[in-house]
Amino acid sequence: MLDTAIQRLKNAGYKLTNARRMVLEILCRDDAHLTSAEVLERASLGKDPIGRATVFRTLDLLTELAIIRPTYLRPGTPHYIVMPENGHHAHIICPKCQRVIEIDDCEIEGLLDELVLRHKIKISGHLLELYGECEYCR
Amino acid sequence: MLDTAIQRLKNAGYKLTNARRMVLEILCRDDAHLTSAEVLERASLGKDPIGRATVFRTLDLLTELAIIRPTYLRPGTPHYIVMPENGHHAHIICPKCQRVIEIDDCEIEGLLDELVLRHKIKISGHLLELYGECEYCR
DNA sequence: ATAATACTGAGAGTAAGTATCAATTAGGCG
DNA sequence: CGCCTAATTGATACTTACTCTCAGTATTAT
Repeated sequence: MLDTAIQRLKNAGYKLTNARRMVLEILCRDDAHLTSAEVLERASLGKDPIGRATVFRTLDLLTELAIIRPTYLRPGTPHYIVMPENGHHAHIICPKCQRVIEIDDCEIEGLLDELVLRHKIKISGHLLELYGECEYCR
Repeated sequence: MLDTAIQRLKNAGYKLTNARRMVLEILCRDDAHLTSAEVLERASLGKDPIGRATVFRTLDLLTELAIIRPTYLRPGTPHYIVMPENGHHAHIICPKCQRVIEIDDCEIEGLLDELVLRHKIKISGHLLELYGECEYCR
């Protein structure tokens, strides 16, 4: 996952700097949904901590490259997820408590009925965000 | 759309106040993706403007009730979309320029191949967010 | 190894979101 | 209809999130 992300960054023509590697490592580490503040906190721990502005810049760059994706879990600040190489990520968010349930074996087709049974959850809605460079950007 | 949203608010046991109606009207008006700042701005125009804190509170409440859904179209602050009664909303976000293309006739199954043709876009990924009250919240 | 240039860090500045609490209002009920 | 009560609001101050700038530094190509 990390290696792939680094490769995608390089392929897009960006330099692999210490700061960028560190942010990617942090985000890939536990496959968690971290906020910018949490990334910042972890990036300040070791030796060679990285600056505040750089963390935000890096998160924006990685988002633009679709390597990570911000998602809304609670008011305030976005949480970032690392998108795998195939670009698929699916999870259920409880709108009440913001719990996130990861769905590892996402098959878009015929998904919903099965989810109801597997996760004991009545699906009340979904947001399918599709990513792709639009006709004006290419 | 507006009437449905108001009904859902009431059904959940909340009062229909002037402020809540105004926020809903603003969000439903052009079916746009507005930020909190944009809602705030429009809510300050007419007579009987509503306060800053109330706008944020109302957006949070409507989110919790899954009547609206925040999504990150660009860095900074989320944009809010009104979720229709059936809870389905689909759009394509260009990660580069943040353009949003609405998909009105969303059919989850067999969707992706068709989209490539229709929107002249190579889909590089998607995020399927499913909403539903989880087993711990019910 | 060097050069060109992309990138970073520090710190100050701006904007976004939250907390508090007294004043107000929606809606049930007689 | 108009009172009553609890839910909701607005003003203000405050906290936290994010951005800007620019001199200095690190990365990559050669």
